[in-house]
Amino acid sequence: MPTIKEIARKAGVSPTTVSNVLHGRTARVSSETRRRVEAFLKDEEYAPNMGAVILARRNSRIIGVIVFMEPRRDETVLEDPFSSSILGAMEEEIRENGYFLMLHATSDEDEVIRLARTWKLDGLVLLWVPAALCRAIRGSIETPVVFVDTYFEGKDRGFHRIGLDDFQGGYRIADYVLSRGHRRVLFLANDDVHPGGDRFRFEGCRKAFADKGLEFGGDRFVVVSKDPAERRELYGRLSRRPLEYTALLFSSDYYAAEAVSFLGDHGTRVPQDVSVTGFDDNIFARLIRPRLTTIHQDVYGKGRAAVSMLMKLVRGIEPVETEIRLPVRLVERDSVASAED
Amino acid sequence: MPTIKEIARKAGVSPTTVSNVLHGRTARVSSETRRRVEAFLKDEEYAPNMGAVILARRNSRIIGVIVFMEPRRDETVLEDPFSSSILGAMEEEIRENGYFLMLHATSDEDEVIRLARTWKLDGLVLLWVPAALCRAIRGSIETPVVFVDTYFEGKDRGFHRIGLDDFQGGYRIADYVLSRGHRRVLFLANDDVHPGGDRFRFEGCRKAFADKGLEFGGDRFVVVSKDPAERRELYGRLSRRPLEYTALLFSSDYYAAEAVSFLGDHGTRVPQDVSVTGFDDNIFARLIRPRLTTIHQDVYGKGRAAVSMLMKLVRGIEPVETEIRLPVRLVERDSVASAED
DNA sequence: CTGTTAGCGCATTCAA
DNA sequence: TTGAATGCGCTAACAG
Repeated sequence: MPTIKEIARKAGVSPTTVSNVLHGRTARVSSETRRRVEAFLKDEEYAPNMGAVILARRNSRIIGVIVFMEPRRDETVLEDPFSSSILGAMEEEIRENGYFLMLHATSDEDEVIRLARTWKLDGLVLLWVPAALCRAIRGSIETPVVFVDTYFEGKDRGFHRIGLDDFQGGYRIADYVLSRGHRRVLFLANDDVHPGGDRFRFEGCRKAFADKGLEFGGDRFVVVSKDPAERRELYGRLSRRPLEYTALLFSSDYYAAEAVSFLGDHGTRVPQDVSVTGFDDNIFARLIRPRLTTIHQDVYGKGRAAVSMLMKLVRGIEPVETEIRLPVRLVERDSVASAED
Repeated sequence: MPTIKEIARKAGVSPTTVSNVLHGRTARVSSETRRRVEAFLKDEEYAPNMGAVILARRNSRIIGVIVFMEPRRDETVLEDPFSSSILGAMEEEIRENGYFLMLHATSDEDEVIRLARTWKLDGLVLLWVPAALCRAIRGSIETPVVFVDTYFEGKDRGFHRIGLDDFQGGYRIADYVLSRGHRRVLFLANDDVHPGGDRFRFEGCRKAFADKGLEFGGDRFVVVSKDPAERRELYGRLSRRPLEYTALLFSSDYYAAEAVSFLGDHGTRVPQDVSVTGFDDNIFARLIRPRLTTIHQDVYGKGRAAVSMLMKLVRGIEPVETEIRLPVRLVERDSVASAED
C-alpha cells in the first residue's frame, strides 16, 4: 500500500507535487510531470489513507445517516419498505457525489453529536427524529444537517428539511371519499411515528370536510396501536354490525392493507361494505386485493432531494429552497366504493 | 473539542496516562489519577478523532457493508423488505459491538478493495455478491470478509459465509405439495439474483419428487422475468385453460403474491383452481389473501449471525462454524389446496 | 505507576 | 513549476 511519499520518490518528485496531481491542481504542475505521476499512481494502485485525510483536513467526506430508534422498543427500525427505499436513494446520491455513508440508529442526541465529532462528519441526514432532539442536535454542532420527515413547531425557523405535503395528502384523500358520497368517515393513524405528519394529514381531512360545510371532529382521529393484538381488536370493532363508518382513511398503506385483510376474513367486504384508503402508495397498495386507493409519495425522490440539499450545504452553498415539501398525488384504485347513504 | 493532550495538561498528567484511562488499562493507572482523568474527560466532553486513530492503529472500527448492485440496471438495490430487515439487524449488531457501519452499493470488485484500503476497514460483509467477485475480493485483501447469500462452487473452500438451507427449503415445500396430492408442479424463480440459491431450491424440489419415485425435470424450472410486463405475460400463460399445472412453487413471496393477485384478477382462484407457494415468509405472505404457504427464513437472524461471525474474525478468533446454513421452516397457510387428480 | 518520544500519511503554508 | 517543513491527534514502544 503505497503512500504519497513513496509515489513521489519513485516518480522523482516531491510529495507536494503528487498531492497537487491528486487534487487536480493542474496550474501548479507541468503536464509532463503530471502524466508521470499519474502513471505511478495507477501502477502502484495508490489509495489514500482516509485517517490521514481526516487528520489533515478535519473532515471525512462521510455523511452520517441517522435513523431515529424509539427508546425501549425492541423492533428493528429499518424494517419497513419505506426505510429501504429512502436509504437506497440516499446511498446512491451520496456515492455519486464521492462521499461515504455511515448508517447509525439511535434515540440519543448526544450519541449523534459524538458521532459527528469523532468522525468529523461532513453532513448529517436525520430521519424521523423528534423535533426536540433536532433542535438540540443542530444547536450543538456546526455540521450541516438535513431533516427528513421531521415536524417542527411554527417558531422553528431556518432548518433544512425535506418533508411531504401531508396536509394536501389528507385533503385529497378526504375530498375523494367525500366526492364518492361518504360522510361517516374515520381517520386512523399510528400516532407516534410521525406525530406531526399524521396531525397534518388529519387537518387536511378536516379542511376537506369544512369545505363541504361538514365537520370532522377530533373524535374522528383513531390511534392505531403498534401492538398487533390491539390492532386486531380495533379492526374487530370497526367491522361490528351495524357498521358505524363507511370509509376508513388509514395513514399508511401497511395498516390499510392489514385492515383490508382482516375485514375480509371477518365477512366485511372492501369496498362493498366499507371503503378503505391508504397513504404512501408503497408495494402493498398494488399487491393486495382490492388494490388500495391511496396517496402517492415519491420516497426515492425524497431520499435524493435530502442528500442533494445536504451536498449544497456541505459545499457551502445555501440552497434556494431550504424547506421542501414534496407533492402528493391521489392514486385511485379499487378500495373505495360509492356510499349509498 | 479537546484533545488527549489538552486533557492531560488540565489533569496534570501525560497524554499516555489519559490514553491508558481511555482504553481501560487499569493496571497501568492508579485508581486515583484514573478518577481525576475521567472527570476531565467527561467535563470537557472529550471525543476521539477517528482520523488520528486510523492513522495510528491502521484500522478504523468501520465495518463495510457492501450490497451488490447489478451493473446496467437502474433499480435501487435496497428496495425490497428483505434488504431493510437484514440491514437493520446488521446495524444493531455492529453498533452494539462498538463498531461503525459504512454502507456501499457497487458491482465493481476494485471499488470494494479500494474502499477497504482507504478506510482501513476492520471487516466486510458482502451481500448477494457473485462468487467470482467474492474470490477476487478475498484474494486481494487481508480484511476479514463474511459473505451473505453467496453461492460458491464445490472447489471454493475456507470462505466465511452465512446462507440458507435452500435445498431443504425446496425439499420441504415440494414435499408438502406432493403430500397434498399435487403432481403437475412448476418451480418459478427469478434466476439472476441468487443463481445458486434458486438452483439449490430447485434441486431440493427434485429430491422430494425423486423420494416419491417421481421425476422433476429441468423443464419444470421457469424463469421469472424482472420485467413486469413479461411477468404478467407469464402469469397469463399459467392461468390459461385448461390449467396445465396444479401447483406453482415460487422462489420468493413477492412473485408468489403478485401471481396470486394476478390470477385472482383473471378468474383463476387460489387455491381452489391452482395452489401457490412462496419462499422467505416476509410481510407479503401474511398480508395477502389467501395467506401464503411458504418457507420461513430468519432474515434478522441472518444479519446478526453474519456480523457476529465477522466480529470474531476481526478479533482474531477463528469461529467454530465458518459456513452457516440457517434452517428453514415450512409455514402452512391457505394458498395450497388438495389436488383431486 | 507515569512520562517521553517517534511515527502514522496527508494537506498546506512558505520558500525557492 | 517544484520542494521542504510543519502539524493534525493518537498509539505504543520504551524509559524511568
